[in-house]
Amino acid sequence: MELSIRYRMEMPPRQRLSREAWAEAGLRALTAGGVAAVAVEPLAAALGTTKGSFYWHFSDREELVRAALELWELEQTSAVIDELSTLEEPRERLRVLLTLVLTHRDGPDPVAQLFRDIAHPEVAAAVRRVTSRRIDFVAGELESTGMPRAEARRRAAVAVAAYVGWWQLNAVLPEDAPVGRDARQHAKVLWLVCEAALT
Amino acid sequence: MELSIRYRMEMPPRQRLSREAWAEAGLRALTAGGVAAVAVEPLAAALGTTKGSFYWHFSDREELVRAALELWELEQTSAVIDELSTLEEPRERLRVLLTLVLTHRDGPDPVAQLFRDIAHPEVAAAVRRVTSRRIDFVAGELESTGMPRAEARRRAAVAVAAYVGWWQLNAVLPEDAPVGRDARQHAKVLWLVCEAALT
DNA sequence: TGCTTTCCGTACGGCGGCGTATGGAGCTGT
DNA sequence: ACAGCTCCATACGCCGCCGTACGGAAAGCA
Repeated sequence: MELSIRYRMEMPPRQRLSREAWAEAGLRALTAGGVAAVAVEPLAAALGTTKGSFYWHFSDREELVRAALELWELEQTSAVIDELSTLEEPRERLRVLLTLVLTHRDGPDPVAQLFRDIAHPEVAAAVRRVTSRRIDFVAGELESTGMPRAEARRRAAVAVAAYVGWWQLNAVLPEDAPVGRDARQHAKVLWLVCEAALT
Repeated sequence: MELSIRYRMEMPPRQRLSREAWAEAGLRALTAGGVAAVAVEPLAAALGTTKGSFYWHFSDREELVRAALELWELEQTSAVIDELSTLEEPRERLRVLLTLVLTHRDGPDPVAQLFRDIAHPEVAAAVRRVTSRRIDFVAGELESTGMPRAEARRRAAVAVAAYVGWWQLNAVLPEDAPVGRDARQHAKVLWLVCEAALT
């Protein structure tokens, strides 16, 4: 057994990590670099610890991926709920929502980021749950404005698709697909999908 | 030097591979599994050869990725041109195009597949070129129908975003985001983005 | 102060992929 | 038939990551 480097270097004893700390680090890596970035050894180095810590809290790498996805789903749903809790009117709150999601954001939507690893079964299941709930919500709002059920669901799907694709475009052509303040006019276009009558 | 397994097994002498064969195999892997799937040794195994062949035609793995992307851009542009060569009227051919891209396809659009590796600089550049040309085309068609330049570009961006996102959704929720014959009604919704007047 | 439980550090073996070195096969021309 | 050129097979060394084994530090408790 070699001497501890930390001891020889007189480094302060770092604090011990919880399972949650690992899960949060995994989520950060997941949304930043995809499933491939959820790697034990690089994460350990980033956290200033070693694999020994990780394998105490988790059985294997897949368990960390699952924990990160669960964390993401929790934050994701609560974030959406918070965003909508201030709105009340059925029709106008949908319109505001469409504007909000494009203009009042700093980073890319994690869902759009996760589509890159859609081949991973756990990721696919999580994305499926969150995305279908979004479509359900938009379709429900449209129905409550008097739109027929089937048409409402189709429009909701297109609107969510446009939203997802918007972040993809933003990553590669931010001039054509801006987010934030510059996206106000684009949000109006997106609103057409929900509001305009079919000819 | 060991004896050649092929000789011992009396296998027929396989034919020699060209650089183009490698590039096509790379493109297939790229659109199927992303940049990570463009791996020399697995591809060599799939082609029934070894790395020796690869490194004769290419200097390294990155060169294969570039070759696959170039091949894709060539096929992609010619495919689009072929799709449009049968149409002539400025406004109606845009409408037909929007329907076409959702209904007359069997596999997912490679562009949507490539968005997963948008962090890769070569991929980003290729996707940027193809995507901006698509937006240019749609925006040009809209302008030729009398729509103001800025509004045309915004709508084109939203339409292309919806198209890109559609394939993402299709991968995870094919019920809500169908392609082929079942997408006719959805194509009409997409058409709203181009045609409807802003309120 | 010792003892136990909790947590982490380190070394190790393994695997898969990259790129290199080198020795050929197999065709081509003379 | 022989030389030369094109193309491929095999063996290596390397690196990054996974998961395990095991020992030891820290923290709580007696």
